[in-house]
Amino acid sequence: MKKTVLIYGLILAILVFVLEYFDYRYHIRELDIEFYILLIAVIFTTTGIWVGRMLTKPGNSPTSFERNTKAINFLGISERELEVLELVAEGLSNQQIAGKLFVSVNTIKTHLSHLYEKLEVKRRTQAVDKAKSLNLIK
Amino acid sequence: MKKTVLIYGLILAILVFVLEYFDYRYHIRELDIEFYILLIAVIFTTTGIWVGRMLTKPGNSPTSFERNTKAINFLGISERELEVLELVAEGLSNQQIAGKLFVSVNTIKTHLSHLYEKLEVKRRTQAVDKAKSLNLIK
DNA sequence: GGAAAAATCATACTTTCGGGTGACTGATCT
DNA sequence: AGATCAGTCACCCGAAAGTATGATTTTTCC
Repeated sequence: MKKTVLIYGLILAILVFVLEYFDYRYHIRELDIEFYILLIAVIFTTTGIWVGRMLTKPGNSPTSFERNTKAINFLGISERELEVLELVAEGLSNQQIAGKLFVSVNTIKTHLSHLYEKLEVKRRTQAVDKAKSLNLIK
Repeated sequence: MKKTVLIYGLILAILVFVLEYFDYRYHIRELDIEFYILLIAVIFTTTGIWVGRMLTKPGNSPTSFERNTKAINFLGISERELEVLELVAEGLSNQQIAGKLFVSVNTIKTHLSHLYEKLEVKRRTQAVDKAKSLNLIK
């Protein structure tokens, strides 16, 4: 981010310098000021688009996903349940999830049962689908 | 999109006009050309960021999802298989999918087996996860 | 300090999934 | 005409997922 600002300022400085140089040395600026404006406009629009993409690019910045905590609280979903849900969404089996969280498979099943109730679904795939559409998970 | 270009051109035209007006009427341009360059840069960087966001914003337009047909062909996934995959992603059971497509559950299982091979996964949840990350399905 | 909620685990049972195998049909390509 | 492929279906079997019920332990909150 700091680098972006530096580059940005540098381009600006160079442009000013170049324009002033031509202005005071050859006095050709008057002939085509539209051209310079166009040039500056294009350069900075391009820069702007680039910066804009950097800021909104999905997956590279953590700002692209915001967890819907209101919905989570409203549905009464606990931390642990959410944790399990995320691992389910990654395609892990109950056994694998149990291993990752250092608990038994039965515990995972219990968590999932509660989740299914709260999300009003019957299967893990539905749970994942609904959770994603509600921005409960990414 | 066309509107964006029009607005863009309009802003540019107005700027040129304003600058030329000040130039030939009051000759004040020479005093602070840096200011004008800065002004133009800021305006068009802002415009650029705005345009960039419009172009990359996920979920704002119906065109935001484009099926990755190259990947589908490369993986050798057939129409029917893709159809099944989409229904799996919606959380339907094999039985429900069979009902929707007017075929037997066994047929669905066969399709899924083939899909798992092609996607190199072991479970339906993984298949959905991978298919989405590859933009095979929305 | 006691009630309520969350997290843990277990046992038993049913349903669903997934793997393996084989087979039949129809379309497409050579 | 023969080969290949997509789509269809069946049967079996084991694994995974889900349901129901009950119990114990933490944590949290009033």
